[in-house]
Amino acid sequence: MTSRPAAPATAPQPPDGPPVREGAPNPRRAEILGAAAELFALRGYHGASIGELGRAVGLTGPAVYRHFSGKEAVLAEMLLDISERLLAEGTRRAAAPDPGRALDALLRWHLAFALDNPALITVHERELDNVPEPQRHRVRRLQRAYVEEWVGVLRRLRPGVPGDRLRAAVHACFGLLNSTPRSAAGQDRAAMDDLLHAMARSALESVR
Amino acid sequence: MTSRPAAPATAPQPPDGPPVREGAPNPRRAEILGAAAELFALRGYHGASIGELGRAVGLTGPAVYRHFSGKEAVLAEMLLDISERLLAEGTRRAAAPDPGRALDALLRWHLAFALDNPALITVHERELDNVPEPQRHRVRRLQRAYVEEWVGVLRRLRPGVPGDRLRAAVHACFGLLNSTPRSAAGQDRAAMDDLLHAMARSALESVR
DNA sequence: TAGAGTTGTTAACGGTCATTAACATCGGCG
DNA sequence: CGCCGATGTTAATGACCGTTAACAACTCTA
Repeated sequence: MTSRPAAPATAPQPPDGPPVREGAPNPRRAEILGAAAELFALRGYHGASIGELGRAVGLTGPAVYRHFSGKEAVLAEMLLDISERLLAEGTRRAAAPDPGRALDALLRWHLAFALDNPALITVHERELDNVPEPQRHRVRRLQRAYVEEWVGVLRRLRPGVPGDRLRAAVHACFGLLNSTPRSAAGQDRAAMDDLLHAMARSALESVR
Repeated sequence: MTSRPAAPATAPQPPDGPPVREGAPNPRRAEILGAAAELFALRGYHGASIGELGRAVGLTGPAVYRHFSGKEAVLAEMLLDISERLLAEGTRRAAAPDPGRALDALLRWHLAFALDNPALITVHERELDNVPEPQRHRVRRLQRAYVEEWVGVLRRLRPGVPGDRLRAAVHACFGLLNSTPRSAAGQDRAAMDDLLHAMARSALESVR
């Protein structure tokens, strides 16, 4: 196969500069990000090459540079996107007036995200250190803010428990929920959702 | 610094062949394995070079080849060692007559291991795919056997729950316990031990 | 004390990777 | 119709990495 027909010129995306978040999202970018998530989750950031990344979407390696300024930029945009999605919906759900319901809503949201996007959750959990510095701080801030939403709900539910302890409990809970990618084999989604939701709820209830 | 005095010739270890597991363990090997655990946990197997590995123990890169046949061999020995330790002690603890006590003993063991060796647990969890094939099967077998010890105890405790569900619960529990490396900051060991033990116990009790 | 074995060193090799350069194709638009 | 920008391609570049080669120093031992 030689060259493929070009797409109908939708929202030309300069590889440099801040990625335009609005307008018609270039489908190629999304395709590459999706493939990158799988590859990074499977082999780690350093274990996946740009060549494989391109091949996964039917391109050669250098073609990726038409859409991203480099390998780091792919990871950065991916983590930024995940963190923003988690925080945005997390903030919405944590705002429920009843803290018990808020916690359940958070649990359901995080679990659905993890079950539907195991690769993304894995990369989000492991590859922060490989994000280049201007954006790493932003991702860290978003991640911390997301954790803080959980801590806030938990604090309303268990006043008297120190914040450090609640934070540690939330991290442990994430570990439980995010174990999905390594254990989802065999079980169907609904059963897994039930099981993990119950386990996580129960684990958090034990925090005193 | 030029060259350093050689060690007093303890158990010369041929880089090839099956690593001799008995006799006086070469301290250099252990040193390298320890540094490798930290580096692999921090940056991933592909993200850590043999040069860094050597430098971490005060050597140059090629010197590592005096003790291991290659980078893969370092990882292989590391994972084999971890899996064997987990399984050996896990089997012992799972044999307690009362399943409730057995579960507690397993929890305490795994948690102590994770809290004392966060790097090892991380590598054990993530890097199996990079172990070369003759040994990967052995590690997988050991890991599976370890999980099966947990499942066996849980089965005695909750007859009627299907095996797949129990296995998924065990994996989720490991995810919770192994979250330690990412969340141990700030809390002291004893507090962390208490918290995670209670959470894991509670999570497993919710499995019906 | 000479030789052998162990454990270092530096230099060199081959491969892979991220990235860039140079060139081709195609669609939209003047 | 002819050009321009977007999106591909292949070829080339430079860095790094895993590994091996060649050589040196030290210890133990015959």
